[in-house]
Amino acid sequence: MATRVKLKLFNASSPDKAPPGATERIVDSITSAIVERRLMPGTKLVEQKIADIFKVSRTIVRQALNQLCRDRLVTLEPARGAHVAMPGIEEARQVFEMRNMIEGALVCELCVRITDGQLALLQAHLKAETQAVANGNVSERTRLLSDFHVLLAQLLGNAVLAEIMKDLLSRSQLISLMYQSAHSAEASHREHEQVVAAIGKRDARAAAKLMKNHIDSVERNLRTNPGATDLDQILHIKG
Amino acid sequence: MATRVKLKLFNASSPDKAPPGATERIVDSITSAIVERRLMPGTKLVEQKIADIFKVSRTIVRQALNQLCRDRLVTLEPARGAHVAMPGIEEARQVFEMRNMIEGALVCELCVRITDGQLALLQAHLKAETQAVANGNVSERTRLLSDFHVLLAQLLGNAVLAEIMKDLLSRSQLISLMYQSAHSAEASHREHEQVVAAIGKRDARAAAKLMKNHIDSVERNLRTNPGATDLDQILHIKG
DNA sequence: AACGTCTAAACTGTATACACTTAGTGCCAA
DNA sequence: TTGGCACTAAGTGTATACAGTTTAGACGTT
Repeated sequence: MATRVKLKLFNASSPDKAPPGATERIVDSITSAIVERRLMPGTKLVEQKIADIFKVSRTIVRQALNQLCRDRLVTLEPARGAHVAMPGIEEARQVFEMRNMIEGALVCELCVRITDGQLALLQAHLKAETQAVANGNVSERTRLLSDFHVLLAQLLGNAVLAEIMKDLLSRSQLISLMYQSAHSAEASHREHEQVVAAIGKRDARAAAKLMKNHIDSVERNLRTNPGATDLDQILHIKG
Repeated sequence: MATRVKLKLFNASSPDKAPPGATERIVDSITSAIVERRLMPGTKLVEQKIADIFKVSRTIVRQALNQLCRDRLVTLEPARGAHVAMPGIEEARQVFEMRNMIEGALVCELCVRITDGQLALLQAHLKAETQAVANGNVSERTRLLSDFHVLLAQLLGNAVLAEIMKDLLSRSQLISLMYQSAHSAEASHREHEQVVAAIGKRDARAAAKLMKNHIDSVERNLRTNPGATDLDQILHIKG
């Protein structure tokens, strides 16, 4: 009888996390690429190419693309493949309306429940934002401005909320880059500071209003002129 | 040269919907089964069995199970397979907190924007609820009481919101049946009527308060101890 | 009889094969 | 030249094969 050797299919890089992580690794990579504008809206995502890059089979890639489709970062047309999503204006409006509803309620709750330690976390984040804005570090700046909202959600200790926010935020970033946000990072940062100040004073009414103004101003600065620049980019990509 | 015959792999049952629908059909079937308590929490879902039932390959079933996992109706443990989810008490709390935040804001918005026609839709729904409660039609009643909240979301015309609500509602139903809700259908129905009445008067403050009370009372009436009856049922199904 | 070990069956995870669809290219006809 | 048709290359959709893991039961030991 042959001696049996344990071959260990799953790689051993990490003791308890790596095994099923191949799919998630791809999801994260593509998500980052989209959010960081390395993959432009409309770009076709060919399964075999991704499979080659990550050294896995198409099976895994398809799982990843399905997840991204559910996140609305990728559209999946039957027999025509996967493309980086191109959210329409109506969808953009709905995402921001949703954010208004959720984040309004969120800051109200926070005003009631936030601890001093958590406030310090927010202050620290604002400080990092200040740094990034001053340094002109664009990608870091963008990430921090987005993470601010996720951080607020996390402070409530509600994983369900945090996940929904993460979702809405990545969609917001995709929207912002499709419709060339004209909203300056400085303005966003200042508005964040105002929101935190209101939360610090436990002034729910003010915090909610400031947050609503913030989200509205981001949205208002989106599609003031959807015309030329976007079209250029789209044609440039397709050609 | 051989004449080429179109073999038509995709079944022809429906002109424009069936092709990619195999996966979704399975997702819907299992979702219904869970929500309608035919599949109890903890039940193992074996891929090959489901594949046989639906006459498809495991590939399709796995796609479906992945989607259900993202909906949190199913848990997917590496190498141990899929099981109907058993949301813990903490998760239940978070889902209801989330619903409070969203539905509170939702009814406020509705008070501002609802049209008379839409109000009529709500009235019609309430009438259907009354019927089902009177008739003691349990599964219909449960469905309608849940659909009420989805309907509210749909009235805002925001697909993003509607989808999130659908998600939270199916999770709520799973939670309700895990923790044997003691909240009577009659009470839920009455509370729905009160909410609609407040919305009809465009009284945002009252509507929000009533909705919060409604959701809180549903949550309060959950049994923190899942207990005997469920176990009986699970054993009965498995054996 | 209780416990641990060994073995076989059942099941999951990934890769690959194959059928079908779409898209692009060249060729022919008008 | 242009419009359309055949053909081919590329890509997606599903099924199946195979490798590895978990699980349950048989068997022998204490």
